[in-house]
Amino acid sequence: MLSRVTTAFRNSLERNMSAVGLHSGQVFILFELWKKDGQRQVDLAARLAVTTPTINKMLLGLIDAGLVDRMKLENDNRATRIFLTEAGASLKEPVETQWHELEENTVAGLTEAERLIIFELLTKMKNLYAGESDED
Amino acid sequence: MLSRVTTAFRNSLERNMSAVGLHSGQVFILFELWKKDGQRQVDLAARLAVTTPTINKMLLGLIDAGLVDRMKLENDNRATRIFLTEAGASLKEPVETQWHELEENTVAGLTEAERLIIFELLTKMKNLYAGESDED
DNA sequence: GATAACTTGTTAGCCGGCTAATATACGATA
DNA sequence: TATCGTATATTAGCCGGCTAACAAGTTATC
Repeated sequence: MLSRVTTAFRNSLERNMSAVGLHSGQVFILFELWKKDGQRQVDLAARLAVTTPTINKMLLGLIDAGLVDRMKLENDNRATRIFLTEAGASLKEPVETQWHELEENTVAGLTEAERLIIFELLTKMKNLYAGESDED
Repeated sequence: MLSRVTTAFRNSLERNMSAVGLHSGQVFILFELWKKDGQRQVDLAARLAVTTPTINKMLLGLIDAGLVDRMKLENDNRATRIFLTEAGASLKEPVETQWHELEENTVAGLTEAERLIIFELLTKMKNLYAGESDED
């Protein structure tokens, strides 16, 4: 059930974001970079709660699309910083527009109270499953 | 948020099911076959709400693991029926045991009322997103 | 009966998730 | 200084989702 909602949501997001030429996962990285440009990969991964190979793969897509650049950290040759290109920065507004559109659909379908409840319950469930083998 | 819960759940399921040598998605197909053996691929896909290429890929895994067999329908040469092998049938009990274990964790963490509420809200959300481009 | 439309399954290829293994680089410590 | 441990990124490869394109069988319709 849970996974069906997620799949439905991702499909919806995918359709919605294809209007600006993005894939569903890429927008979340861009959101992070719009908030704070030049973050390290490992920090982006932590923010999105994914593993480093996953963030790496997603970034390859963004680099390929010319929305983002990689640069070595000056004082640490292990890490790389991720920077928005002009193309990446200029996507901010259209993407946010699309995002609000999606959001409005959700807002229209659920009351404020329902959103609060579901958020709380989902948090509870997340900890339930995540807590089984790993402390969050 | 939603996707994090799903990911957490799938990871949990994956760990849990590796005890009987299965992957997270395979159990759902097996559940269907234990209920009713010999279903067509397209019906299994509909039951699990996935596309035909997806069910096809998942079945290849099950065939490879020797848990399931394919057979042509006698009266329709397009369709194939999926049958449990002995190995597949004999997995029923251990898998159900594992499943109940997982279920108990969820039961322990959420009250009956909470489960009802979240189910209802998730259904609502699913229809929200699914309904955007396609009637269910 | 021939052709068109629909159904079912398969192949190819992409995205987003993971683990395991590897290469480097940095840091701490003997 | 040499070494050992830790942090970061990458590669390879798997699972579960999708779309697009295709092959092949069935059904309907002319």
